[in-house]
Amino acid sequence: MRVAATHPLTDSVRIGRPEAVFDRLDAIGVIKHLAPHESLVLEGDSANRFHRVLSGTIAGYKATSDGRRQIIAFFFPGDLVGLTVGEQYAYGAEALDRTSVCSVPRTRMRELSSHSPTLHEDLLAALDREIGAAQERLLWLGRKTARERIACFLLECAHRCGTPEEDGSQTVPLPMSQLEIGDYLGLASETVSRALAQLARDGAIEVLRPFSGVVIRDRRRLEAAMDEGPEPLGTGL
Amino acid sequence: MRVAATHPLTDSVRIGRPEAVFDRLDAIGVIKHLAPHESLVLEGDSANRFHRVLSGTIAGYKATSDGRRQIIAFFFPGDLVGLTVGEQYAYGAEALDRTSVCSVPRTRMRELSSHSPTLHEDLLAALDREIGAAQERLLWLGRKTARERIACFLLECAHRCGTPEEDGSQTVPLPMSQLEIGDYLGLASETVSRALAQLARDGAIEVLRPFSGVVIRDRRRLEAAMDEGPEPLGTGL
DNA sequence: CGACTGCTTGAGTCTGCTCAATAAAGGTGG
DNA sequence: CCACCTTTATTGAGCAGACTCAAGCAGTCG
Repeated sequence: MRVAATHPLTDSVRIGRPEAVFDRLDAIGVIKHLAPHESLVLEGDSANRFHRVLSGTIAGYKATSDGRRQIIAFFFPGDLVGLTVGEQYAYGAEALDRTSVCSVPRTRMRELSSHSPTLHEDLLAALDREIGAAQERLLWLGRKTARERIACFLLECAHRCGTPEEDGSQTVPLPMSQLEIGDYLGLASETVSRALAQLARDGAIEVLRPFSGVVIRDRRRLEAAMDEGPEPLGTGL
Repeated sequence: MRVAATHPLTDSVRIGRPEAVFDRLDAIGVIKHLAPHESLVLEGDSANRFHRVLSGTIAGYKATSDGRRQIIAFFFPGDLVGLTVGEQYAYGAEALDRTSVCSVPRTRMRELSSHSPTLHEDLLAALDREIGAAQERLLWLGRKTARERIACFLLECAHRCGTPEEDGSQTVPLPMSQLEIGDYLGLASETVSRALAQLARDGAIEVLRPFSGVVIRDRRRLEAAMDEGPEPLGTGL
């Protein structure tokens, strides 16, 4: 089914993602609807299909044997979930809210891309961006403080899903819970709550109540918080 | 000075890496020799060439403005450094020891791969493995303790560069310093030292003196340490 | 042989985690 | 529409894993 130029799909164009070509895929896949926390694929399943998000949000995650969880990526409308060359999914994926995806057989994709150089190029570009995103986040998780991670995260979300800026403020909807943000950033949910509160106290953001996103009030200050390092440990004295 | 393996390039075959085909690239590139800590490319440089490691070791890294550093990947003989579709390198790369690489222009690669489906496939596979490795490491950095990270790291190195096993022991040469291991795992070098000492005390490994690698003495125990979670906090009482 | 770099080990501190209690929302069914 | 239950967020107190700082000790190289 060709989904018309409603909101979500045009995002990939609006943001300037290279893979607008993927819109074609919507025609050859089947639509699936997912309830909140319903799982789409499991880590280790044989990777027969991949999915393009039409609306809602998907989280890709890995877990340790004792239940600790690390969210690898959030997928928003237009994103491809489960791209892989390997035989198995490298991570599980589940919906965060009511979500619909377009499910495409891998064989079909292979076929298509071998006939279309542009599709092939865009596929490479999508993989490349997935690498870049993961590697960027290695820096966050390995070397940044909780406050810095939150600041980076908010600006990333603003870039991907934020509303246009108005008089210096930008609204950033966050469809995931603070626990999930924690699982994305390698933090406890309490730490996420505290860091958000601190950034709000500093005037960088405003947290929407009930929690559903933030408004960036002072982008300059938020950007400064991305990279400020550990506590200056007393400015004077 | 740390010495490279005798026939490094056959490693890619021995380990069963899919990209043995890349061996061809060696014919069309120029050889570069690098001294320890000499840099190969800088983050942000325009990505005109990529490099295949012939001997030695390369570290790919990102850094924050205030000097904290995160090593994104170690590249051993046979690995490709600086694969990207983008215009700029996503990370800097420098040699850890005396290293030689084969430097290939990206345009040349593009050309070749458009004529050779197998090369193209292998390129995709290489990108896929780079994604997989980065995502696996997100779990390490986000959710694992220092001890677990070290255990995971040692087993990864054993898999990629270890000598064959002999009567239950496997020697794993480590061409990087403990500071660099720390920068790879998001730890301070002191923490690396302590975690290695602890694993040695537990009988899982033996640390080679002067530091140049480890011998895995009890693989079972080391594997257990990959996933044991935070301290059991008193087994009894 | 001396200077340097890298590793080890100890002491003290701090960031972020755990545990816990409270509050606020959302969903459900009567 | 309201009581009830569940889930999620907030906030505090205490703890601990990992960091920082610092001293001491090899090895290595010039």
